[in-house]
Parts: sequence; structure tokens; C-alpha cells
Amino acid sequence: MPRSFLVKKYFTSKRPNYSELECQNDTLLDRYPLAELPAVTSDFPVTCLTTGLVWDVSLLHDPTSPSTLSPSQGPLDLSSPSSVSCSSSGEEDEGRTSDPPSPDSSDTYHPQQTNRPRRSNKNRAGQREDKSEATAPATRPAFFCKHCPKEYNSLGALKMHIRSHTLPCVCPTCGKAFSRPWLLRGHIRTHTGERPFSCPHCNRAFADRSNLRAHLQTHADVKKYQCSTCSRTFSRMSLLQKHTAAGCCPSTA
DNA sequence: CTGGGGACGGGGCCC
DNA sequence: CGGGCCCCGTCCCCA
Repeated sequence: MPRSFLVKKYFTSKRPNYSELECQNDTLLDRYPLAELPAVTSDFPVTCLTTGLVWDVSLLHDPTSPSTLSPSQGPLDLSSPSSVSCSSSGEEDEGRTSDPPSPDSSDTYHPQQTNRPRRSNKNRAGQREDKSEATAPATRPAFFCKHCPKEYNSLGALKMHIRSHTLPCVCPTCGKAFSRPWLLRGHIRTHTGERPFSCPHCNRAFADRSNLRAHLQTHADVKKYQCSTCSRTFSRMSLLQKHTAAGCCPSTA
């Protein structure tokens, strides 16, 4: 299978609208251009410097102290895709990762029957609004991101968010940086061509579970997103939005 | 214009 | 508390 299609065009004209990179001014990528990103030390599939956290609970330390990101660690070893690690640990997810679907988990992913019966009471659709508001009750301690105006009511949440600024996980192949190890693993599949998520209906395989989920919608008679005016259903929100924007439903557009 | 794939961001939840 | 994973969602591109 040709993989060139996987190595997307964001190296040319597409993408890297990674706004995070822009607002990082004093953070990782600025200080350490890709070619100089810290390298890796072990034999793990990803590079992830999770300790490069910087937060501003109230003041915190100065950004001039690049945490664990020491340029002296040397340039990336782009020639050895496997010679990377995630400082977050040294153990990665041997067998625990969800990346490749475990054979025992009914071999394929079924969105209708999420093999995880959790979050039953949680409307995840609203999480975007939640985080955009980022309002913390006055009775709770507020943790502020020093890189952006976001505010969290737990240090853990803030730390997680800050990783989106520090981007501690670096692809050994192309140097692209990610906030989380599993994001990097997913990215690495774009290099390796690995597609562990296969569609049970058409045998098409995907590197990304979300993409498989979206794909499965194409097999559904009634798709997830429905136009409130014409009742037409779409596999993706974006398609519904295009549909409404195109004028089908002026009332909802 | 529509449909779909690729890549990715990020918060919540579980362990 | 941190790491890992899930899910939702978005953006871009292409046929």
C-alpha cells in the first residue's frame, strides 16, 4: 500500500495551523526548533517529555527554565524512528494501549456498542462549551494557564492543558510535536502505514479510531446528524453544517 | 455541492 | 495524581 498519501500535505500548503505553536512564544518549539528538539533516549516508540510542564497556578516558575527540555540533549535522530521515548515513563503501553484493537475485543470497533460502558451520565457533546467557558466558581481554587487565558479548577486539568502548549511528545521521524503520547502514536501510524482499526462492513482499515467511527456512519441507514428541516441525515456534523449553510434549512442555518 | 477520508486537538473518565 | 484511553469534534483535502 502506498504510504505517500499518509504523509500529508501539511508540509506543503496544508495545515500546520497549529495555533498552539504560535502561542508558545516562550515554549518548547520556539526554543527548540524541530531540528533541535531533544532527543530521545530509549527504545520506545515515541518521544515524550512530559515533564516539560509549565503552569501558572499563581505564578510558578519562569519560562526561561525549560524544565526538562534541554537542548543539550541533542538533535533528533530522524533516522531511527524507533529510537524515541516518552519521558513520562519508560514503559509505554505494552498491551494496554487501545491503539491496535485487541483481538479479544471482538476484533473491531462498534460505535453502537462501545465496549466501554462508562460515561453513561455524561453528555460529552457539551464538553466543548464547558471548556470554552472555563469558568471556575469563586469557591474553588483557580489554576491559570500562563500561555493562554484558560482557567481550570484542578491542577491536573491544567497540567493536561499545558501539554498542549509544551508539546512534549515529538515524532522521531518528522519532528512534529504533540501534547500526548497517544497522539504521537497515532501520528506515527501516518508514517508506518499501520491501520489497526478495520471496518467490519467493508474491511477498510483506519489508523485512527475516530476516523473509523466516522466511516461507520457511512454504513448506517440513519446517520447521526439530522437536518431538523428536511430530516436528512449526515454522517458528520460538518456535512450537516454544509447542508444547512447551503440553504436547505434557512431556519437553522 | 456532497460525501468521505486523514490527521489531529482536547477534556473527561478510569486505572 | 499521573498516565492512558475514549469520545467528540474540527479542519483540510479530495473525488
